[in-house]
Amino acid sequence: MRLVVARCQVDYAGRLTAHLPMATRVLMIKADGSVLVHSDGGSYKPLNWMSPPCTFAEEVDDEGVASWTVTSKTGDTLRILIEEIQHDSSHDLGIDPGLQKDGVEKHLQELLAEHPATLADGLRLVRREYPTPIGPVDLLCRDADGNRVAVEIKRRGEIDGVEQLTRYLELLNRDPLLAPVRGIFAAQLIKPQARTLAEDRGITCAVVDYDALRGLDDPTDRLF
Amino acid sequence: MRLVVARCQVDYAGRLTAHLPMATRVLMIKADGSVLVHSDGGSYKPLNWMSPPCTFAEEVDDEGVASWTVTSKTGDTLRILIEEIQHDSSHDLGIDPGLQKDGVEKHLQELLAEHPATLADGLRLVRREYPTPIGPVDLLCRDADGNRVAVEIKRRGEIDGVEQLTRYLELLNRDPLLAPVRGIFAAQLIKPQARTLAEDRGITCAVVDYDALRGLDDPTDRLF
DNA sequence: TACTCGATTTCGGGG
DNA sequence: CCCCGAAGTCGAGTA
Repeated sequence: MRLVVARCQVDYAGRLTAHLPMATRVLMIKADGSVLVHSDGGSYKPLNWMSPPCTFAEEVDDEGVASWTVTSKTGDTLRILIEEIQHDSSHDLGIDPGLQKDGVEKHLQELLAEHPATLADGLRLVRREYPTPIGPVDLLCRDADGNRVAVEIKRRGEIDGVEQLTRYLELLNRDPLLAPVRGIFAAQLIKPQARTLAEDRGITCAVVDYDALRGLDDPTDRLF
Repeated sequence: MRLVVARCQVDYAGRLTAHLPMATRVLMIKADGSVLVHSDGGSYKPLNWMSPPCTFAEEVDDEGVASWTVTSKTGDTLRILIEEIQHDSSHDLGIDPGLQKDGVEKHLQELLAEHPATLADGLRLVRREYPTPIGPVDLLCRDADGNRVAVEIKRRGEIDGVEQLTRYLELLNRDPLLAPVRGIFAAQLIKPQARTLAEDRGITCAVVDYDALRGLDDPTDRLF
């Protein structure tokens, strides 16, 4: 990892073209040759960058002006003109053990598969990831009356998820062995537009409390 | 902008929880207090981070071990335990003039508005961003027979775009002054699933060549 | 301020 | 290796 602070100008040509006028920025060159151009603001996304795999080349002209050319296999190029270097250092970081996450959609699906009754009284799981020709339904259940219920789970319930569940329901209801199948749209947060569309289509909305679900979960599981 | 290279351990708690075991990493602290944790690989996304607005606090315990706590207003916290610092420097970058882009969806829409006939013979533009209650249609046109055509434009044509166009068409066709309205789904690349869904719904797919369109464009526009 | 939508989205998993 | 869906998505434009 090489860290450079310098006045520079950046030009990118690839899926689009982009230009950064001359200014002072932080340049990060990773071990794999990838480059990140950061300013002192914004979020985690760099102003410009080149993703690996790519090759990094440095050249200096007659007047001592350095320029870097970073090229990917797909023909994308990132060209950086260096006007003045304020800092330049290299560091050996080794390989990173990587990030461990908890609380993503998969966990939500696991918890709801264990506790389907929190979505509707008497709901029982038939199958997780129930396959259809257009992709798997998150949960297929039966309600207290024995009728099938398809559950679509999202962390954030938006219009796309309702459309997705609608497609599943249309397909499932074509199967006389399954029909009638109704739908439950379950999410930690459901946007108003999504709720309106869902209810307009006879789909029930269920707001899910992740922490409460975790509390329901067998406590011996997390004594690790 | 402060740049630190250190052995550290990172814990995040917010919308999810995440943990990074002790290892050597680059820590970037921006002027607004936001923090990025980078390893020597991956792409531009940090392993972990805190977005602004947030507050950065540094403390050192009795044994000289430093720990940082970064807190956002929404209650998210990023905690970094520093074991050993290899590098620590600060730099004044000033404000960045910002990025100039060309070749995004907006430009594609502008070009197609100028050359609608590349989508279908005899197609003429009625209006760009034609308003409907659920949002504007990218292009409303008339075909050679005088019938209306709604055009949805994407850089990458995926299933969402087809759903979006379907909703527009349903609405537009309710208006007896406009109906019948057919649809064209235009994109630089159309995914197979999206094409299947579109054709199933009687929507025409059109693959668009951005560079060729630019070539059609008035050359006097780009003489600089 | 809140919501919607595009993005060089990136990233990870499954076929 | 491609396809697809999730993301602590971020950020810009608009109502």
